Amino acid sequence: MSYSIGEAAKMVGLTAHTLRFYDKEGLLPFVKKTSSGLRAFTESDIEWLKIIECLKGTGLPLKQIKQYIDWCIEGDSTIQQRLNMFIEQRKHVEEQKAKWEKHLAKINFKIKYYEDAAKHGDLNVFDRHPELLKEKNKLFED
Amino acid sequence: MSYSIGEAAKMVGLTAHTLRFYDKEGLLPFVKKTSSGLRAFTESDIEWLKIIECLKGTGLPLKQIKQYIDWCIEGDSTIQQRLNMFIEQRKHVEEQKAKWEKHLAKINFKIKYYEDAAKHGDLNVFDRHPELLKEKNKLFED
DNA sequence: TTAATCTTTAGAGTTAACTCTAAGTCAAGT
DNA sequence: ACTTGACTTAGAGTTAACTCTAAAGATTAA
Repeated sequence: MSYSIGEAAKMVGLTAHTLRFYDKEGLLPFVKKTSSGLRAFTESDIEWLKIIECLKGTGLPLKQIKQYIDWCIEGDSTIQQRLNMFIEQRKHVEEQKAKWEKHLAKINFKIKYYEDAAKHGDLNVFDRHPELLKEKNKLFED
Repeated sequence: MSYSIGEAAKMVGLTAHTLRFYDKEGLLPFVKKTSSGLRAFTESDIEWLKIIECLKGTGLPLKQIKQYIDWCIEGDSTIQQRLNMFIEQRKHVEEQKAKWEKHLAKINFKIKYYEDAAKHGDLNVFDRHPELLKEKNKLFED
């Protein structure tokens, strides 16, 4: 059993246009075509798409995803490069997580600030709660 | 005391080009100029830049950041909109965090997989550790 | 069998966010 | 005063990742 490009697109949350674009960019060398020229996505192809989505979702550019796929095609001799790539990407994800945590703290502060402002209808929040000024400086100091 | 565009850029980790671009896009209406036309960034301006960086860093497009800045200029009547924006952005960050957590699990699986492959010099990982197949299917099932 | 709905290609167009260039002005050090 | 480096503007160019179009062929349901 296999899926048309539209079905595959729906399954991974992309458009058919995007899948064709990925194909053109060399990201889908594994996808075969029927005798009449239509792309036929297998279950295994869907898995490839999910890995692509995972890497893209963590910010890896399509060019580097293609590099990974080329390594996969090349075979056993590229195992170490692929391992290195995933280790680097894990590091990148950990760093991003830390950055998002800091941003979240700032956003939460702003919410607290504007909740008080909304309650009183004005922006004199630091007059009402002077201790928030210290908190703000701590959050935005770096 | 105030900072030149180059100093300000260094302080927030951007280039002077980027700050001028932001200015052109209307993101820095608060930055004043000296009598001879040079931008002079105050401490308060640096704080604005940090808020912009925070919002940009969590994926808010520059257009919406400008919208926020326009609301700030407009005054007390926009407090509720600003609060709503930060609440939405917090939701977005929480969602992203969850997504990254899932991606990280997949990346960690790949690392385990390629570590075994590297150790043995081939990709017959599931022959050596059949239980990993179940784990993989669980991670990539959705 | 015929209409509606896919899918195909090549290639053009779009969007966001920079990034750079040129030609000139300003500021700081010697 | 002079040189060096940073600053100014307007505007052009770049990059990544789509996004769409047109014209033609394939598939499906009635």
